[in-house]
Amino acid sequence: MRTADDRLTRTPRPESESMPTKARTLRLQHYLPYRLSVAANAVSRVIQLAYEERFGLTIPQWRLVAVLADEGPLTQQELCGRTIMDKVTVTRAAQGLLRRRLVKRLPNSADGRSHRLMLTKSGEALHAEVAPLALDYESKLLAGLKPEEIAKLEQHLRLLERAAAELRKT
Amino acid sequence: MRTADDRLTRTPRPESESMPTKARTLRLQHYLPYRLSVAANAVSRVIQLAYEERFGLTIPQWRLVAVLADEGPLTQQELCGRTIMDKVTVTRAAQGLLRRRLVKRLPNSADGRSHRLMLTKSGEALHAEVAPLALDYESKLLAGLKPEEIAKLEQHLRLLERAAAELRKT
DNA sequence: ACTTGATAGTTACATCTGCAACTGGATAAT
DNA sequence: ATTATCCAGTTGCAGATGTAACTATCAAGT
Repeated sequence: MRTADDRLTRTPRPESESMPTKARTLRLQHYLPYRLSVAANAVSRVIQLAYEERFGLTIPQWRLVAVLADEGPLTQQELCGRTIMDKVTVTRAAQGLLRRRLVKRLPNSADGRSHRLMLTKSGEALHAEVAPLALDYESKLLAGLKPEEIAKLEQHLRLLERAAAELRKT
Repeated sequence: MRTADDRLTRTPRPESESMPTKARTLRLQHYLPYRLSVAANAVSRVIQLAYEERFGLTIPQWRLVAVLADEGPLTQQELCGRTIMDKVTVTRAAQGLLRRRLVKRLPNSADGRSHRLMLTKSGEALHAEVAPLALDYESKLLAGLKPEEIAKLEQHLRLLERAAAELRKT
């Protein structure tokens, strides 16, 4: 902690939030990866609690349900691509959904290694229940933003994602 | 759900990205909590790999170092507040840093239950090495954004964080 | 046909994270 | 002073997640 005594001797911090990024000193509160992580964590937690207690769904499970409802039967491989989740995560989420008979497997005649996952009736029913709640959460989270700000935010998040993917190759 | 065969009969989706949130059908690709989580994950992963392999630091450890460098000695309790991490996470991160002698404990005469953590010389040296790298990562991530867009983004992330905290109470 | 290398999905293991219980010291009220 | 309650930090336990190894199938080249 900046103790009571050294507050006056500590070097001043001339930079403001709007200064160019380079040459800034590092302060966690304004460090983008930190802010991003904190915001994402807070949002995920809320949603996780809601899905978990009301529907017994984990977030990976919910993602599979959402994508399958939107796009129809897909292989796990395809689900990996759609949800940016590891194949292991997809396997486990799928197993949970299979146990609860929310999805079923369609044998894939084209490739004996894989199968396509498809929502069952009760899976569709669950989705019909969860989706409005999910949209409601989203609109509450975004309540303070104008539509064009929301669009910008989504765009910027995608940009960060791509930039991170680029950096990773380095 | 759409099967392979009914792709053509499926009802069209008139909504665009910029439509108001309400009345949208749910599509994961445009669902904000999803986009936020994916972006944050991608960014965290890159940074985690960098810190881990070059400095042997976990992200919680790095956060403590950053805050202590910025603010001086703090109790773990105070560090929890600054980093929005669980006290357990702080304890474990602090233990790692203590083992490596990157921080030391100052007994807290005011309260025998707690102590203040302070960077050692080598902790400061490490910080001096990591901080420029961290800022460099940040500016690469934000390369496509104008300063005012960056400021907006930070502001919107904070808004989401607050909204999530509000929702959680509900 | 057979070998080689790639790929879909699963399993095993090691790690991380968070909650909840616990310990020891602080604080307040009698 | 004594008791009760609260709080900082630690530890233990359970659930989630990622990496790597493994199995079964596919595809290509010989």
